[in-house]
Amino acid sequence: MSKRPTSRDVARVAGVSQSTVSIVLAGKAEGRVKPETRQAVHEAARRLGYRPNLAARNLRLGRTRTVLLVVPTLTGPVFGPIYAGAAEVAADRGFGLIVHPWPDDAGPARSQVDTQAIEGVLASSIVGGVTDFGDLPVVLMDSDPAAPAPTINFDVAGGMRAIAGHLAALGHRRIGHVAAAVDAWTFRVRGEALADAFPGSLVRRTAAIDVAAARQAALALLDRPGRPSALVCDDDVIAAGAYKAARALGLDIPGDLSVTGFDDVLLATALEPELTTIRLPAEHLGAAAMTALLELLGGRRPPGVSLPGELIVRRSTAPPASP
Amino acid sequence: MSKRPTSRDVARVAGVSQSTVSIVLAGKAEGRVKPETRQAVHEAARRLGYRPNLAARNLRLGRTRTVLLVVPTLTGPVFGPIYAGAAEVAADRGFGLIVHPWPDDAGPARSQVDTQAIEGVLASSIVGGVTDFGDLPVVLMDSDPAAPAPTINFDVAGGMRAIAGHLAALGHRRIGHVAAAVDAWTFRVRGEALADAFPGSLVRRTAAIDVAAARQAALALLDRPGRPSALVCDDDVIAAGAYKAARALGLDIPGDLSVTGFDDVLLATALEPELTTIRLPAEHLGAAAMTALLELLGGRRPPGVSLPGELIVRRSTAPPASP
DNA sequence: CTGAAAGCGCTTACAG
DNA sequence: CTGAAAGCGCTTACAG
Repeated sequence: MSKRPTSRDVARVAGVSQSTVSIVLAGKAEGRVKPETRQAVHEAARRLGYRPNLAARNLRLGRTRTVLLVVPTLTGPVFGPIYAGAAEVAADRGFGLIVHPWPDDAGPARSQVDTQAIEGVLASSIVGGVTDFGDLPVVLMDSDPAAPAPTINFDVAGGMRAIAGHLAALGHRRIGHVAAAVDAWTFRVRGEALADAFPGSLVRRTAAIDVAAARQAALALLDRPGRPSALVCDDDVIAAGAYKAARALGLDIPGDLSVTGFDDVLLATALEPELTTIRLPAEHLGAAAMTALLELLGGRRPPGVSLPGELIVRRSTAPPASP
Repeated sequence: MSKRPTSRDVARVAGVSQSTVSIVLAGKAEGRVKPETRQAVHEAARRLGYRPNLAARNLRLGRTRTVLLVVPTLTGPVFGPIYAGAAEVAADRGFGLIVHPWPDDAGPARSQVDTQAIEGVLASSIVGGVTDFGDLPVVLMDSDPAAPAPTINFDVAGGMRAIAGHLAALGHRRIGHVAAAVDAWTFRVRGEALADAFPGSLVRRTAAIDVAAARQAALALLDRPGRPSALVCDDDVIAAGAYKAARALGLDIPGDLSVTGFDDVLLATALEPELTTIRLPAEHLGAAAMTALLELLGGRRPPGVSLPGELIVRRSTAPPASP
């Protein structure tokens, strides 16, 4: 429980001045401090278990090498991998990463985060349109590329086209779209890509991302004459609701109805039958976004990125019963 | 993009000394600074949009008023609410809360967190036995109360007894337990409570917390003569695996087999039929744990806490077919 | 009731 | 090649 050692303590033990310690430990000794002195400093630092005081360094430098990851909710299954990817890149470059769960129901006003302690922000704008982080550099994930900030995106349009292609190849013509009732770029794009793939023949219903709401919406689509032979859902949770609607109507999946999801979260394989869906490279997205943010911090202007997903065909899709 | 205002700027505008600004803004002016001076200081600070530099304060004070929440994985559905509860209490007391997702597969060695920037730790020891955070004050959640640190727990034994009582009341006598193959207090307690409730008549199988593994374990329990009439699962994900096993064997839930879960996560209502399970007060747990940690930081020794869960009866349980 | 001063631990010109 | 000094912005005794 003794006092933390400071650079002054290291200096005393190494028999040099405090400034020499600082220079050596910062790796700026090349050609300025002779090798044996460097040696002695490193040796002393190691022996004392010295670690520089961050508050002092930050005060002196006026920067913190810390970046903020804003996530809409801690429990979104995609955010674990996004964090992991971002954290690894950050660590490699000597940056800290602070996670800031942004309550879905609260504005930025409630934010506890002190912007002064942060140098940049990684945000997933699924939160809504809010992208106001003062004048901090920002990189947006899964957001409208038209935004002023660089965007690192999943290729959701491509994913949706893959689903549409899969369904079309199976012979489906009457498609129902259970869309997420969330005002976000990612869902707008899904809707547009699907509509483009089935021009004129698409029926749509929106629902909150919630099993019960999705069930209702799917029911509305299904419980009428000329019902769709396939339901394309904006995400896996919504697909779970579609399953419930099918069961309520006595429709077999995939015999009477094909269903697709989006995201490939745990649910996709917990459902019965397992769900055909799009797997998103979330960890890769996090890493790419952090790389872009560090570029931005370095004064460069990183290009936008779009990462392809992968169609995972499982047992929830099959040719329509009566074509 | 002009320079951040400092307390010196505020002093100049208010026409007082920098130390007076500091005293007033720290709320320590009572009886030391006359009201109109205080007024002027607050006024000036507001006008300039002054906010104290945290690095300077931390350096001066040698403390950070920041606490760490260690969670095993960001995607565990319980951690969102735990964070929310803890963050609110922390904010009320002027503390920051940093989330540190602790990769399941990495030791503390990989930890990026600089312990010096942190005053205390809130940990959910589901991670494993690891509770070494240097000599930082720690409060453990959902962990063995025999640990040296204060523990804030769900009453998992009580929850399991509620499930056992529910099943016994329905008439079940042959119970199968699909246990989590995780070495953690919370699961040991679940197993013991269940065994106590059905002495001698319990069959058990362990599985990773994973749908496919749980399916295998449930299959082993079910696919033999004298099979259990009810499967008690250590958590909702495992229950999803049990559903799959039942379906594979052509067993109807709850007609031929009752199934119960634990946690009441999204899955519980996504499954068909919806799952009887135990709802845990996760947000309350987070708040109680943070309160305890702040007590500990204040030099007091907070008592352990055990929070009751709630039995949520849904359609996955019914009387056994042939008693 | 208010101000001048010291000092937290660091980094970085600047002297020598 | 190395050291003495300034200063980042605060808080807190201490003087007056």
